[in-house]
Amino acid sequence: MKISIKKPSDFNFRRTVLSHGWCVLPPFEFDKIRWTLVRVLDAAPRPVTVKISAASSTIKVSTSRSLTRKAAGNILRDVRHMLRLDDNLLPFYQAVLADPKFEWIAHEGAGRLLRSPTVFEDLVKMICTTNCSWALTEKMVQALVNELGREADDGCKSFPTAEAMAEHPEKFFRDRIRAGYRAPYLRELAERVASGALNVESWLQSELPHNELMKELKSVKGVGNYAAENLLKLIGRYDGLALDSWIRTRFARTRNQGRAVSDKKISRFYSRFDSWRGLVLWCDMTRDWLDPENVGKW
DNA sequence: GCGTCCAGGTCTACC
DNA sequence: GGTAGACCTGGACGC
Repeated sequence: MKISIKKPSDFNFRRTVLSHGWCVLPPFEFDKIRWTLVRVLDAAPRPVTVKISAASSTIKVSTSRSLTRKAAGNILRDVRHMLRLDDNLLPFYQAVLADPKFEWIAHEGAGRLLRSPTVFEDLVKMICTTNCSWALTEKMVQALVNELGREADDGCKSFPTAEAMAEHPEKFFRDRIRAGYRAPYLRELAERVASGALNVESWLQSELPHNELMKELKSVKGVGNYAAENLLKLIGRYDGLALDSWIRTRFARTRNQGRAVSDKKISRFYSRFDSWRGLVLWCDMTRDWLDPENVGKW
C-alpha cells in the first residue's frame, strides 16, 4: 500500500533522517543507497513495516501490506510525528537567518530532529545512550526489539511496549538486554508507564516551564541533565544544550581551535538564540553529516 | 588469550 | 550545593 504526504516547503528529508543517530537504532533502519528510512510501526491487528522516502514535493510511504482506513490513518499520524512535519520552525529559521554563520540552517531546512512514534520509545533509547559507547547502545536497543518486539508480516519487529517490558524482571534486562546497572531503571520505567502512574506521552503537550519539566523528566531513574535535555529536544523544547563528551570535543575542534572549553563558554556562545539555542548548537555540530564521506559512517 | 585501564552519564552518600 | 566514588560494558592496550 502506498501513501503520499505533501512536504512542508521548508522540509529537508535527508537532513531530518540524518539529524542524529536514531535512524540506525532499531527498529529504525536506514538504507543509504536508496535514501529510505525503514521501520516497523504498531498497527491493528499486527505491526506493519513502512518504508519512507522523499520525492520532489511529497514524502512517499509504502507499507508491507494493505491497511484499513483507520490503520492507514494511524501510520500517517506516526510518520508525521517522526519526521516532525507539523513543527513550525519559522521562528527558528528567522533567528538563524540573522547570523551569517548559521543562515545555512534555514537555507538547507535543517533542524527537524527525527523521533520515535512514542515518547516512551525515545526515553528508553535515551537511557540506553547514557554512559556507554554507541555500539553498546545499539546492542541494548537491538536486544529489546529482538526479545520483546512484535513481529510484522515480513518478520521485522516493532519496539516493545511498556506493558511488554514490565512483564519481565530486572534480571532479564541485565542478562538478556545487557543493560547493566540500567536494568532496574528500565524495569521501573516500564512498570510506571504500564501501570499508568507515569504518562510520558503527556510531556508532548506539557505547558510546564523548562525547569519544572526537567524536574519531572529527571524523576525517571537513569535520566540526568544530558538525557533530559536531549529528550526535551525530541519533544520540541530547545532551551537545554544537552552537553555530552562528544559535543564538548566537537565544539572544541570546530569553534575553539581544538582547545578544551568549559560548558559555560559553550552556553555563552549560543545564548543569543535564547529558546532555540539547543537546536542551533546541534545543527552547528552536525553540519557536515550530509557530506558524502560521512553518510552512513555511524 | 588474559589482565588491566579507560570512557561514558547518573546516582548516592557524604561534606 | 558541590564532590567523590560506584555502577557496567566493551574496546584498546600491554604482556
